[in-house]
Amino acid sequence: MINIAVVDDHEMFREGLVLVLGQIEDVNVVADYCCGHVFLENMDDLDIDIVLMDIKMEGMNGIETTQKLKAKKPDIKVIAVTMFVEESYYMQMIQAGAHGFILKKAGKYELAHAIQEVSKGGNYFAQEILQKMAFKAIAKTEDKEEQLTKREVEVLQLICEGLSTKEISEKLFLSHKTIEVHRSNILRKSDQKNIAQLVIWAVKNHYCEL
Amino acid sequence: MINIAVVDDHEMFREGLVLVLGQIEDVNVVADYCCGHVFLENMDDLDIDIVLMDIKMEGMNGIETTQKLKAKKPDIKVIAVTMFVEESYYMQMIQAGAHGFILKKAGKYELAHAIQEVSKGGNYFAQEILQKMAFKAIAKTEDKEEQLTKREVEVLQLICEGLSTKEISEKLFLSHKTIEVHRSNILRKSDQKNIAQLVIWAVKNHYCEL
DNA sequence: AACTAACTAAGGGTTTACCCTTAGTTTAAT
DNA sequence: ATTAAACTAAGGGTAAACCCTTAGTTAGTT
Repeated sequence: MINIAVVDDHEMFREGLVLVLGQIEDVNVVADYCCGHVFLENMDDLDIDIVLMDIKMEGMNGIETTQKLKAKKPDIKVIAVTMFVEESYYMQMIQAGAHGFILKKAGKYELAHAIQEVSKGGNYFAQEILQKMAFKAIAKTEDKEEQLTKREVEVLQLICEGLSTKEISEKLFLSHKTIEVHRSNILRKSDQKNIAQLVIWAVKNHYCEL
Repeated sequence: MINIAVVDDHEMFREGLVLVLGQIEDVNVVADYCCGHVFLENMDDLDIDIVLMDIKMEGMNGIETTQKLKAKKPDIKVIAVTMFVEESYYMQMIQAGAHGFILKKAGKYELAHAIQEVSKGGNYFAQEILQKMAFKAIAKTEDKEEQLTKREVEVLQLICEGLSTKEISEKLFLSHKTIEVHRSNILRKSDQKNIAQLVIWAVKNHYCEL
């Protein structure tokens, strides 16, 4: 019997998922939680093998929750459950220690398969995720992907808020010439050619929220 | 007995929702569909009272599906089921003829209540939706909300793709001075002060996709 | 202690964005 | 047919963005 806990802030989905899991052989739903905090505070005394963890949650998200869970109980395995294949999110989730990745559009049988694989000590990644990972791996060997520095990220976020170079320089108590340098470096590193493209790129790469 | 059909392209959610609905009194799930096309083609011979319709779906979305359903069978009621309160989407859904609006984060009891209300000939709108509606109503009476023209939308989308004024003028065979006028009018109407803010605004208002 | 990356800043240049006014043409609706 | 809205375009101006080079300072690494 595989003991499973579910962490997802969408009650309707969570209730449904618990019922779906109930139909899968050798699977026992131990508990379900509406957020990371409640889960971490109440999971101690339970015998959990696998956690089905939503990534996007209000308050503590799935990445942070997984990191904290792994620090406390490294033997509990995590399968990330997500709506879309969100760029960069899934890499953070894997680094946090997730053993699997399944999309909400997957069916009961794929879910059962993922649970079985992870339970046996293996991994399960949805086809869509594997494709993205392969694509990123190729991109990395090709462009070696220059990373933004702390300051550059700070400036980028202010750009996305609609601040001009002058306004940013005043806010950060720096010369407008310095901000220009950062802007220019951000554009080069992101491989975008103007602010419009940069803003789209920043949203896609989670440097700013909508 | 209230006969219900479910249309949602996320199999895991749909399967779960069907099981949740099975636990609600006086509710009978007639069928569930993975997309708008399959639903519209196969619903004719079924006795359906209410459709629980996802808004964001690949291929035909919930708005289009609802419009086509209403044209064929105006008596079938639609409750929109959605992940987030997406600006502008819900207005289109209501115009398409939805009688209710419920979020996926709602629980079983709220769902049951929504179904009961709509079944009785009423409406059900999630609190979050009502708030947004109230807010929009206030905004409308205050600023009378200038709408973008066809040309302006076209230019806005090209701006979001990262094209400069010159590039847009060449693409549309217009003077760069004309594009400048459009740009300026778009900024004024959207009440944004530069391209960075405008791009974010355009994404939020569904003038461009990420 | 030497090295590297990051951060800072400047000069000087070109291009683009942004704002104002005025004004002719086209198109759709009353 | 008249009117209003949309589309087009220009002149003329300021501000901001963008691109290049050079260079000093700071902070973390080996």
